[in-house]
Amino acid sequence: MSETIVEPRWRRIPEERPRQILEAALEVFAERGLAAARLEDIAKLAGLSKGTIYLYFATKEDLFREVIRTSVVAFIARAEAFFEAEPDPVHSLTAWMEGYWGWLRSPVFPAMHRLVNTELRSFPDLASFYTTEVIERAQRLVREMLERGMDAGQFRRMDPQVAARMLSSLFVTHAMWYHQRDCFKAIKDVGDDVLLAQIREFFFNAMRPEAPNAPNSRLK
Amino acid sequence: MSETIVEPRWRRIPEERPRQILEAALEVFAERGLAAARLEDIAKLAGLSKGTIYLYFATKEDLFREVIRTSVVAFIARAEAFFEAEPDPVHSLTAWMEGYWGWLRSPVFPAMHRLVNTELRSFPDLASFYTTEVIERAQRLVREMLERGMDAGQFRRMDPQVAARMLSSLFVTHAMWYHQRDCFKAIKDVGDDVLLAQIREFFFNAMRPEAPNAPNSRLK
DNA sequence: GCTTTATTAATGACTGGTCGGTAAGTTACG
DNA sequence: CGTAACTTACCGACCAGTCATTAATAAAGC
Repeated sequence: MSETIVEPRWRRIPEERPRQILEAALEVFAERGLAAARLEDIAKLAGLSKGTIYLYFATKEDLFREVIRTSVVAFIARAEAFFEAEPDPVHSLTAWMEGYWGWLRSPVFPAMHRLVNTELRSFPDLASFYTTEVIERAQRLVREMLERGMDAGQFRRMDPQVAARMLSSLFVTHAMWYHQRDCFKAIKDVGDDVLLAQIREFFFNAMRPEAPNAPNSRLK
Repeated sequence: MSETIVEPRWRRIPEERPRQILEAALEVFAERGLAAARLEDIAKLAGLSKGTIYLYFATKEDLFREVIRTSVVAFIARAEAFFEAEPDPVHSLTAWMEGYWGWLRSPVFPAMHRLVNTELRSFPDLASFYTTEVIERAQRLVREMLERGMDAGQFRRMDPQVAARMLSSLFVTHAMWYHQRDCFKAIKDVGDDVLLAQIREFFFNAMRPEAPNAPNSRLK
């Protein structure tokens, strides 16, 4: 956990407060999840008292919602950029992977992931926000890139929906392993850029076109 | 949540109690995670009162540990069987996948997965038990099957460790999506056997040997 | 300038509800 | 009765959320 920055107490710049609180909250939520995070810890990390948080956010859930929302919005914006950047599917997909991987490695993702895996049923509105605004949007993006690549013969033909799912699958798990690499020796010494490269190579290999004359003996 | 089976209250068969409690606990832990699970809910589901649980398990953590341990032991045992069953790598790997997928779809897995993702730091001993006894053991198994397949020319050459990781990655994420399919429309209508087939096909495609004369233009 | 009053930012002691854990009590059976 | 199996009522710790109070500053009056 990073150190509190204690500034003089009467700063007269309350406009900064929400951002400071959100930053601290992200760190604590990322570390402990929603239920286990204590408001007092967030306050301490932001150099404030618990009561102050309630001047800016109505409830703990509200704070959490806002943390996630701001972070995800940032990601979506970045994603849209990649979409329009490159016409070549392989290049745009590579760029997408890099951006995605960057986001996954930020502390927002574990928080988000925990939410999705454990605390979704307590936040139905956030859940649907997440599925439509993040998952489906991202999946559609990837799917379209893959489809273009298939049309161009750069990828083998398969259900692009499924391929997109496989891609996310690889990234999501590896990101979680990355975030817990002190517990998983298997990942510990592998650099994060190496991990990305491994995923990329593996995925492109899975998508490489069938050689026209190769025997596909094994696959029933 | 499944319905309580209320039997006559004085059964005089206390030997059954631990198993009943463990069963109920698994269900509740799987649904809510460790921290959010209430002993009283477990008790009610087992048709008992909270106090009774403490006649058989010292603490909540203890109960959780035992739930995980018994379930994992069952899985390990099954895994060992697959290992020795088949000499042909593709077949044994297929069998392994089927067994793995079966376990992943059981309610133990989400509980385990949540533990690993969110509550590990509270259970250092369970964490190390899990990494050495489950992850590493399973990874070694898969790695060996893959190595044999590479030697036989059935798979392309690559770091088998990495390939094993990719395989787990695909399975783990898909399993979690499967368990939450009511939230994820993308998965909702896909049968679980279809999901397995998709993963299998994708993985085998990623591992298929390079065609000797195919141009590998795209991959720098 | 100096004092008084008003306003704003922030605090921390307190409340109320929840739940893990315990101990006294209850029921059935030999 | 005695004892095994289980229940019920309770305790205490914890923590989200509240609110009376304090500290800093600005504005007004002289």
